[in-house]
Amino acid sequence: MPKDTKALNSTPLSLIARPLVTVDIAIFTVKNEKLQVLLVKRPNNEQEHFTEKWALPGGFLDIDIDKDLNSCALRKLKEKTNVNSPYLEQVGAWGSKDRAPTEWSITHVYFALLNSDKVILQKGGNAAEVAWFPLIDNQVKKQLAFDHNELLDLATQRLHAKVEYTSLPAYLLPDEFTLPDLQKVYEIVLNRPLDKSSFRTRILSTNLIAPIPNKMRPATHRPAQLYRLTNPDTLTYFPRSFKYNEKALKS
Amino acid sequence: MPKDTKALNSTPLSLIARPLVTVDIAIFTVKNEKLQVLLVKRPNNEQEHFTEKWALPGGFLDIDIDKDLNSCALRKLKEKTNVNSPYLEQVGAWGSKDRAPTEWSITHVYFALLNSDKVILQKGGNAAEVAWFPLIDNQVKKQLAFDHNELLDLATQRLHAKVEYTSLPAYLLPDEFTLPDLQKVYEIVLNRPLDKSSFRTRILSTNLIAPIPNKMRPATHRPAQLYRLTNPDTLTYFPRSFKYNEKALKS
DNA sequence: CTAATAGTGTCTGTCAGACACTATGGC
DNA sequence: GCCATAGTGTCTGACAGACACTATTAG
Repeated sequence: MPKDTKALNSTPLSLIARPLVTVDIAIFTVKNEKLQVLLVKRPNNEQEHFTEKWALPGGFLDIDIDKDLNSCALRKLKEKTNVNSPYLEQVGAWGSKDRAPTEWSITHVYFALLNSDKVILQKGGNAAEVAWFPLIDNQVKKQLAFDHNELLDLATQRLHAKVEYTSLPAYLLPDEFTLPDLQKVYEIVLNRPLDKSSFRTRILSTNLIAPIPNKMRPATHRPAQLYRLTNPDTLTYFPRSFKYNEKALKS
Repeated sequence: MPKDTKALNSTPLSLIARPLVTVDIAIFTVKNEKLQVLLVKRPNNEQEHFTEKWALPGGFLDIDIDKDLNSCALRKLKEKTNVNSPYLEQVGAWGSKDRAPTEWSITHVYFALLNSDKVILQKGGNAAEVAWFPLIDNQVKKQLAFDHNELLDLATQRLHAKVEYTSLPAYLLPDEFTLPDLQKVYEIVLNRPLDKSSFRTRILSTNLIAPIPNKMRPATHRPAQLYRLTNPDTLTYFPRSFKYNEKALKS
C-alpha cells in the first residue's frame, strides 16, 4: 500500500510524522542610496545551532497565533521593524530532509519592501541584534545561518525580475514622492541608470501614481511635483510581449 | 516572551505543534486540442471528508520517503501518470487554520506540464478514478474537494502568465514537433490565435529549438521541418521591457 | 544673471503584427 | 493543373532610448 494513503485509511492524522514549519523574510529597503536587507543576529546559546550567526528574520509557525502563513510573516516582520503594512509577497517554499541540522523542515520564504523611515528596529524575541546590510552584487557579504544565503538569493532574484516590469520600487518610498525619487529607487534596485524621458512616459502611461494638486517639493532649483500611489494595495504590471491582439481574435 | 522564541529557549522541537503538510499538483496537458487537467476522485469512505469529490492529485508529505518537496510532488505525479520527468514548477504554499476541515494545514501547490501520449493513467493508492478534465474559461466546471478550485485557479493563472514570455508550451508536445505544432499549443493555452510570421521569428530568434537535419513530417501538402528542444531542461525566457541599455551604463 | 534640477520635444532604430506572397508536397 | 499547409518578405505603426531643449526655482 502506498505510504501516502495512510491518512485516507483512517490512520489518525496525529500519527503522521510532520516536518518543522518555519517562515523567513527578506525585508528590503533603500537606505543611503543602497538596497539593504534586514538581518538578525542569533543569540549566544550553547544549545542552539548557528549561534551568533546573522540570519533572515523568521522562525516557527505558531498555529495558535497565526491564522495563515501571511499573518505569520507579518507578525515576524512587525516584531523586528514595528511596521504593519509593507508590501509582502511569498517567494516559495523550500523543504528537505537535510536543509536544517536536525530535522525534515520546510521554510516559507517571503520578501517585503518598505520605506526605512517607517522602521523602528527592535531586537526583542530571539534576536541579539538587528541591522540593515547592503546588497553588493546582489548578495550580502556575510555567511548566514542555515541555508539563508540561498534563501536570500532567491528573494533577491525574484525582486530583480519583478522590478523590470512592475511598480514594486514604489513601495520603497514614503507616501509622497516625486518622479525623480521614483526613478532613483528603480536605478538603485536595478543597479543601472534609466533614461528620464522614457521612464516618465512609462510610469505616467499607467495610472500607478497621481499628482497631489498644487503640492511640489521645494528646492534650490525647479521644484518637483509630488505624487502618491493611486492604489497602494495593487501592484502595477507594465505591458510585455506576445501583445494582445484584438484584430486577430476576431478572425 | 514572544511565542516564537520557544524553540530558541530549548523547548524541545518535538513539543511545537505542527500543521499538516501536503502537496497538490495541477497536471496539465493538451488533448483533443484542449488544455486539460488531471483530477482524481476521492474514495467512498465514510470517515473521509469530501468523499467521492474530484480533487487535484496530491496528499501528505512523507518525511520517511521524500527527500524534499519536489521529490514529493514527483512521487505523486508518477503514481497517477507513470511519468518520470515532466516540467514541474512550484506555484506556492497556501496554509491557514481553516482551509481544511479539521486542522491547521499547509499545501504546496505545483503545476506540471506533460505530453499526454506519455501518460498511463493509474488509479492506485487513494484514487477511485483518475481522468482528464478540460479547462473552460480557465476553470474546470466542477466543484472540487477542499479549496482545490482556488488552488487550480492559482496554478492556471501562473501557467497563463508565464506562457506569454516563456517556452513552457513546448513541454506539452512530444519530443519531435514542427513549428506549426508549437504555435498550435501556444494558441490553445493562450486561447487566442497568433500571427505565424511573428511567432516563427520570435521562436527562431532564440536557440530554444533546433531542426532535426533532413527530417520532415510528411503530409498531403508541403511537409514541415521537425524540431526538438535544444536544451530540454532549461526554460527559455523571451525578452521583455526596461531593456538593458549598454550605452547608458557607461555614462 | 548662473546653477541645478524638473520636465518636454524630437528623432531614429527596432520590432511585432498584418498580410500578401512564394514553396512544396499529394493528388 | 488544384488544394492545403509550410514558410518568407514587406510594410507600417508603436514605442523605447538618445539626447537636446525648455521651465522654474534660489540666490
